[in-house]
Amino acid sequence: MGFDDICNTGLVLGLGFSSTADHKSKKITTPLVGKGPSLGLEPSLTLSLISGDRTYEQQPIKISKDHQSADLYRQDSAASSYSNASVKRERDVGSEETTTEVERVSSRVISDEDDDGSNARKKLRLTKAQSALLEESFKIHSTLNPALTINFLIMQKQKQDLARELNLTPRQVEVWFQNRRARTKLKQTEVDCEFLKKCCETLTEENRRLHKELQELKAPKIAHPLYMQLPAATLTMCPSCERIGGGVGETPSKNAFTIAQKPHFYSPFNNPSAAC
DNA sequence: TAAGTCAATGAGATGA
DNA sequence: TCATCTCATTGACTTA
Repeated sequence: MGFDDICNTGLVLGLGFSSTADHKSKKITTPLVGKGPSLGLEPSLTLSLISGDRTYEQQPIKISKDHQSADLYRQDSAASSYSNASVKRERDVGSEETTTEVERVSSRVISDEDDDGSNARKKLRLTKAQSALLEESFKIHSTLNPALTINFLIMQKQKQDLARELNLTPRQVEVWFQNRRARTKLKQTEVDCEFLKKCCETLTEENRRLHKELQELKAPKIAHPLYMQLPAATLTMCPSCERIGGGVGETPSKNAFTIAQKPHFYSPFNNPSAAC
């Protein structure tokens, strides 16, 4: 299955635009050395392809360093070509098989800009329009690699379409999704952390309160002087009604608890939940 | 200028 | 084997 087959599935993404890309109808004028297997298509660089086969309006890509007109392309060719290395390791179906127009343009610009010898990595900054479109797509699908084959084709098309629409490489779209997922996860982790902190504080406070309560129960001289005369083992308290049993002449019931043994609801009869 | 942001990279894991 | 993932990290760029 070639790129044409993938793109002509008849499936339309709900991204606010639909692609009718028909690569068969594209005029190929400039061969690209070293890219793309033989699929009957000759990988090439041509500017007419970008604007000529779309149902949505799009500014034509200008391969010049001063084109700043279209918002989506404000970063223009230079920005899209920042990922010089990423283009090298591009593994996307479309790009591998036919090389997208974007990559062709990027490759062209890369060679143009590499003429000065600077091979330093530059920072790509996505425009607001690009980010908005990516966010919109992310809301629909946060991943580009679903398990199902049919979705796989859809996502491939989504990536290709997004890349073309944004004048980015498919690899850049892929990286954006990866980083976006990472940020989402980080944000969720921070939220979870805050929640756990609050839980910890609540439990600490509860523990402090229970300790205080226990100390009061353990010091019955003032509150319950009568109970001090009884052996500790016979002092029991119901966890539900907090009544103390096991007094003189009273055998501990099966619902009674020995406060001298455990601070919290210990039942010598293994029945702590029984009601009084 | 330090700190923060974020695109990009590389290693290793995973599933088809 | 390949495409994509997560994760950790880098480094260009922005901001306070």
